[in-house]
Amino acid sequence: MADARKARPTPLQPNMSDVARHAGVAIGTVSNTLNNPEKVREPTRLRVQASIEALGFVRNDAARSLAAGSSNTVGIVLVDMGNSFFVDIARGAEATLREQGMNLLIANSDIEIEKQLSNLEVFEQARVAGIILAPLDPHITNSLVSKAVSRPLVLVNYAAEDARYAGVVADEHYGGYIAAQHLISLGRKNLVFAGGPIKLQAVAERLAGAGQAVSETPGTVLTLIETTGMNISHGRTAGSRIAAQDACVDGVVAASDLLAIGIIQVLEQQAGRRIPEDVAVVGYDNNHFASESTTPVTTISQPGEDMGRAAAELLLAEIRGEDEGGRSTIVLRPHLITRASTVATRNRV
Amino acid sequence: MADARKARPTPLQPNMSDVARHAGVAIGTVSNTLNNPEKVREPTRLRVQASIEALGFVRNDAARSLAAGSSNTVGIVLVDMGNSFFVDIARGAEATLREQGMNLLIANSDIEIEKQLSNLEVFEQARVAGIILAPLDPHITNSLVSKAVSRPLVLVNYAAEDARYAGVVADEHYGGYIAAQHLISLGRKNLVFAGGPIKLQAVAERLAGAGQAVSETPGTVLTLIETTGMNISHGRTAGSRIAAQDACVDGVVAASDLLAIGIIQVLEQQAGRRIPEDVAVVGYDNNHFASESTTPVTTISQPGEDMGRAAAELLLAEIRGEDEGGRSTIVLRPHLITRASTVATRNRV
DNA sequence: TGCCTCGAATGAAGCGCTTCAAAAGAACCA
DNA sequence: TGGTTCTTTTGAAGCGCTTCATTCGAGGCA
Repeated sequence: MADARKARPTPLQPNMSDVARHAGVAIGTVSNTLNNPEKVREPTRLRVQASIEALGFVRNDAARSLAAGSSNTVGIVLVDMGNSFFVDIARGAEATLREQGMNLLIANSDIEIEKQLSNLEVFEQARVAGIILAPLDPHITNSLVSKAVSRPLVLVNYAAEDARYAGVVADEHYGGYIAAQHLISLGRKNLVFAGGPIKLQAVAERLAGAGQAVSETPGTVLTLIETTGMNISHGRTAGSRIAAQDACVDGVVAASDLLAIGIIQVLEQQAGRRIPEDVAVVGYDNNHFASESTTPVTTISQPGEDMGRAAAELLLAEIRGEDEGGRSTIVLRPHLITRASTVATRNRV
Repeated sequence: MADARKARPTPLQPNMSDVARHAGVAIGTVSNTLNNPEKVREPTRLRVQASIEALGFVRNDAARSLAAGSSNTVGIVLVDMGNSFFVDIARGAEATLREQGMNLLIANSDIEIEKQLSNLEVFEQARVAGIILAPLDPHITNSLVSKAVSRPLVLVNYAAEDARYAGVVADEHYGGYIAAQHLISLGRKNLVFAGGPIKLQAVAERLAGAGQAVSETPGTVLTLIETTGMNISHGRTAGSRIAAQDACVDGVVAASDLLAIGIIQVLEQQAGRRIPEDVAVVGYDNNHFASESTTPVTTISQPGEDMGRAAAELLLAEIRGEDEGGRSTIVLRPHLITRASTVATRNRV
């Protein structure tokens, strides 16, 4: 079985022919043991597996994907790893891919367009099987074409303008709708929508959704307070403007949790309004600290993990060529998480 | 120049010989243009580069690292992508690596030991140039050996027990020290250290550091309140116990920001203490919401990005074989970020 | 016993790149 | 012009794997 071993100085990393020699089989049999075990008779397979164990063989993925002409890795390009929404997407995608025996590479763009493009190029060089992209701006598809991204690609968070790529997005309209609906169901009548700039498509849709809920319920009104951004400081500005309103506002839909927190701070501490008794506030995104702030914020939770899962499934279908004749866009619904900023609880601190 | 082109049906992805043919040079020249431009005369190089552009050639990384026997990618295995500390480490490492023309692959372990091991194996298969590992527990090095991780590896956040691997850690003792020192410099005398379980090495060291600061200053005392965890709810429990103390506590060092937030909530809202006038509170970690909570929390900021940078540098040295005879452990100091929970500000909301 | 069939095992070819010994060119001097 | 030296270019070999046409061998049947 063990014939004259060729002079191989230090087999630091044993390769397939080392395994084949050790097991007394041909190299093709080792390959089949790994990739098509049903084609190898049991005794042979066991012998090969024992040799793999004995030598501590780990298959060289570079060689594998070079020879096979395809990789078992997909890449995801995130807008910002500091944002838990995107981290959730990655988590969801990873779970689905792992079930299918594929690996996920995560790249972070840090909200910089150059990094995003460079990350795409890295994946392109790595010849990943496919790419999940959270585009930095909705017009990115043009840049993609120029970057010659020629492999299966699925967008998350923005739909493609043309139908060139499949995509997964959240139903922003519905999110705005259930936020307002929640306030209305609590008996609130004089609502404010705070968010902006309105030219952001997501904000506009949330506003439209809230508007629909109000228009469906006689006796309720919705006022828009447009902000220039979505941070706590913008929230404070919005809070002052809400406090200054003539009409007595009793419900606020904020387009982000940070906005909501800023608004709550000003209303409680400067305007002397009680939250939620006088004013109920709903945020958006389910940021980590929405639940951790002094007054935990009722929020619309983005379906991040589900979006990641759906994106991974679309991508797998595309990789396998099962995407029958069309790039679909999947729309997932967010859901409401009720906390103390809209509903007083016994055990509230 | 363009001789009879071999029948190549669809050059979907042009390769190096396509480029060579197009530019009228040998394939080795194309390779040199990419990897050793100084070895190619300028006119030739420009011609090759033009052809690369014209054909939209992207080098196949799998083939490259197979032929070269080394990859230009390093992998980082994070404990938890949901924790901004680890995200910062990745960010820092990425910055340093990118400067050196290397790429960073991020893998998330989601606090699960199996995922951590599986991620290590993926990197092993990918034959990455090196690995940065944030181990889930300090004893992981044993598992590493059994997983036959045989490539350059640097630990972050935990030092190796033996001197087998280089590492980067934060100076927890110093962090505890400056936290207590800050309170003392504000004239606080009756301090509490809240955190736990004490068997966690990091907590024990922070406590020791705080103890040292107190022992250096006559007239100050430090009481330990051990918690069973480090979340907001544990903080609330600790807060109640602080409120119940006989002596009038005027300063608290909390071992995490969440703990600090819970303590602040109870002291302010249930015990009627003013923050920071009656009690000043310092947290730890600079969690995102430490600055976003109603009372922004003074905190000890972990040097996450710096740790990532340092880890990447150690790893690069090891990859290049410059790690003269020893695995060093680098200790980086955290720093204090002063906010409203210890110092009253004019513009406090 | 001889022939046929079919599942199992074989191993050469080739994936796209880097390397490096060898060939070709350029530059210079006598 | 020929010889020498140095620079630039060439292209075959080989990295470790997958693939697949080919070969092997066991079993069934006449």
